[in-house]
Amino acid sequence: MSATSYHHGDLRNALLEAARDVLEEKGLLGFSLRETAKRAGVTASAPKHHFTDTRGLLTALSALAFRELADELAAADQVDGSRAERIVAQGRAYLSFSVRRRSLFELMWQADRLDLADPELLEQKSRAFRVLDDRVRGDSAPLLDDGDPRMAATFTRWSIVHGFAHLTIEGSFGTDPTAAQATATALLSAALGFIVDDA
Amino acid sequence: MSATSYHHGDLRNALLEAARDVLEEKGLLGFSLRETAKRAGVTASAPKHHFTDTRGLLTALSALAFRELADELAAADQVDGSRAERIVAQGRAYLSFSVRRRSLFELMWQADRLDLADPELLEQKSRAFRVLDDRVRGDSAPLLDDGDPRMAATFTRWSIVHGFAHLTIEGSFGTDPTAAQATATALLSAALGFIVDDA
DNA sequence: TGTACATCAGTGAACGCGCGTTCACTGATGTAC
DNA sequence: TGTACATCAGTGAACGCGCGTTCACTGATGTAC
Repeated sequence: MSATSYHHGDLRNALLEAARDVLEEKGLLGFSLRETAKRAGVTASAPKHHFTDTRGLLTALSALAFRELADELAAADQVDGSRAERIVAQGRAYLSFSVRRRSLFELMWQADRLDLADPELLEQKSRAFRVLDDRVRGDSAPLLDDGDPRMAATFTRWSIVHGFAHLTIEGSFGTDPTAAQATATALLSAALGFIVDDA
Repeated sequence: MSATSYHHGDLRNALLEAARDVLEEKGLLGFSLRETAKRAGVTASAPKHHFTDTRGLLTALSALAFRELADELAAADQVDGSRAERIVAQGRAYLSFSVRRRSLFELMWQADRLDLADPELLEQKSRAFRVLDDRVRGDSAPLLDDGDPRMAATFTRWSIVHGFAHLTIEGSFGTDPTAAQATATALLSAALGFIVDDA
């Protein structure tokens, strides 16, 4: 791979990185494939060889984001302590990710702009969920077994954490992101403390 | 107001209704001012006399939506029962609104597309919050007194309900809206049961 | 009650913009023999 | 080892589209006298 080569060599990854930049800078509303190609130093028609369309690119980016989220949740789970403490640590990590990667986090839940049937996206999303779900950790059980009542606790914790994350980045806890995150983190810890049955 | 009149007579409201339709049909991503004007039977430049731009129209629509949400929450709160039961009833109403008015609900949290400083929007949003906050119901206390620790419980309940709503419409509880809503409602009731201190 | 006139709320044609996409092409790479 | 050729991964010009917005205009309404 040479910088001056006609062939880029790693355009797929370069486009994903450029897309992250554009997303961070312009927000989801201002995102465009043309701008992304331009940032990657390539013409507007080049991306076609790697992603069928904008949806495909955003879907791949979203899968990558879910992978990062899963990694951060897994790292947080390594904390020493009780099950309750590990769950709280994961919640904080989730919240931190949502604030730090705001636009990316928003993208991850925009069904409109993603191909929800994409295998890689499904895989990474379910991996993140499986990390959250301490009950089945390490397990390769399929995600979302609707009939399984044991899923309830995980869904509930997920909803709580997700609700705090969403309201935080949306500004409902104040417009200063750092302060809002601090407020949300404190409340989240307390709420999870109520919920988690630390047997 | 005559149907054939040169002057519409109530174009502002007609545009808001048309915008709702467009939003419901095309989603937030496919929304446009031109299409809205067309549905209202008016040329593309007519809306300028009532809303400065698309953001202004969407902001007004969002304020209207918060008003509806507040009304539905208030109605749900009229249920006979304990404080805990009233809180659960509000949670169900919140969830129901989010599913029934999906695109509108999504719009309400899109900071990108709204003028968050708009007085009417702020007013209706804080009214909805005040209904949720049973502690200050009927009170005209200002919203979001950050230093007030008594706010914590309300924020927490709000986050839980909001998290369930968001994950429900996003499809995390399954792709069938009715089933997803049923699942979320059941889990939500249980979660609020844990949280609410029914003294 | 009638008239003059200002203001308000629309029309409709036109403009420029950035977008995704197409198409014929070309340079670089990989492979068969 | 060298050559021919297929395939891959780009270029760059062009296209049509829907968008928000502008501008000069006009019909309807409201008001002063």
